[in-house]
Amino acid sequence: MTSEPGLRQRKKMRTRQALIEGALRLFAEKGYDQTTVAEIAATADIATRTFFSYFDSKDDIVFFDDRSRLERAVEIIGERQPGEPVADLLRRVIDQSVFADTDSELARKVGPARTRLIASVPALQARELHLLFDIQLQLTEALHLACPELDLVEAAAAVGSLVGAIKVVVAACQKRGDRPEQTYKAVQRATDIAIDGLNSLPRPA
Amino acid sequence: MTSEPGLRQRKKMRTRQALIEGALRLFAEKGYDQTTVAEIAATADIATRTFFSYFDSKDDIVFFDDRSRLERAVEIIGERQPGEPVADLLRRVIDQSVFADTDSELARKVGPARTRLIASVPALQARELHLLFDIQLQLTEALHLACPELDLVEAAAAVGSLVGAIKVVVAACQKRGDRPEQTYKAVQRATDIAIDGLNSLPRPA
DNA sequence: ATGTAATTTTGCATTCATTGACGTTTTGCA
DNA sequence: TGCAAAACGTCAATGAATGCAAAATTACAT
Repeated sequence: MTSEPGLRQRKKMRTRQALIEGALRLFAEKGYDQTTVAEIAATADIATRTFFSYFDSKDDIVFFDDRSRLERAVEIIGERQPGEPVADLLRRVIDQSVFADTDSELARKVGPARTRLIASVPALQARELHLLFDIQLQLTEALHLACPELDLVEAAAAVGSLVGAIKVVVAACQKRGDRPEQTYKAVQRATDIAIDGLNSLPRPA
Repeated sequence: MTSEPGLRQRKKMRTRQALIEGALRLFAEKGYDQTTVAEIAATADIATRTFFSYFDSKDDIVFFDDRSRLERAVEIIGERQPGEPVADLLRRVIDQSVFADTDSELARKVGPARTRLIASVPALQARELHLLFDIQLQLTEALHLACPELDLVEAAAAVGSLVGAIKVVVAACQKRGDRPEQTYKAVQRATDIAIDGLNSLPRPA
């Protein structure tokens, strides 16, 4: 069942790739809202209707590699060493799946541009948050499985608090105009705060 | 400047109210996707076009009281007693703004139905997450102002970790089919975990 | 009460994402 | 080679959202 891709699959793959590249190029050139699905389809020489058999919606194309990132994260959680503290495990998940360079060269190529794009288009922000939310639920399940000492609520709280802290911190940094360097440090700090708890924050003078 | 509302304002208020009630009734009766903006507008006797001068989009109408909830939260943060621990302050914010019954009887009336509705319509989930995200950024600013001992990153991490933990826990509970009672307890637990940190979780056997 | 300015409401046309139905072409495989 | 499934494309329709200019309503000063 898992032999070679076959001509059909390969062709599909190539078309998909072409759509992603074409779309991201157009978004960069003319902006997301100014780019129509018809134009994107044209870059891969397929009919507008056919676009929707490759992606469920126009915004989905921006998050083409989400699935693979999630899979890697779940994999890492699954490989947990018995006895490894949850905090350590999740730290690894964060930098090996969320912040690591992805598998595809494609993802690396579009990385920064995509980040800017998402930040500037409300519809994409909403889509991203929705996907991220779903991902968190799946991570919760994976964590619950990998850590029998955690009940479902504890696993959910762990994932939510860590991811939530990071996401809001990153947004705050972007809003303030931080450089990637600074933002990265802020993520480290956010991680520590989630792990050590709000009580670890500085006390009032 | 802040005298009586005036006929114009009152009328607008009433129309808005009618739109909200009509929309939620229709959503409950026929489902969100099966209800058109034209139908909603009809329940308040206004033209379809006019709907969009009351709400920016069809989904916005479901979150009509978001703004007031946020304002209350910011207010609570602003009234922080100097020296009050951040954790205590945020605990109050959670149960006095997020989980307290809202001002409007309307909000109370539609409460549970709305929750079910949002959970069942992806577009609404995405919108809610987006709004919540924006709210978190504003809470971050408010917290940063009210707590001079926290830098912006710390404030963001505090808000993100607490809200993130709660949101994911609530979703996990709903997915599992918990009763409101159980879910409420889970929220308490989530809050504690965010405050005490992931290290406070049970250690492996 | 009346006229004028400001605000709202509306009808109309348009763009565009998304979907369903259905016929046509390709590709995989016996 | 020839059939069945998978993909693709055409056509048509729905419905959200927006811009625009005319019509209606309200506020306010005289």
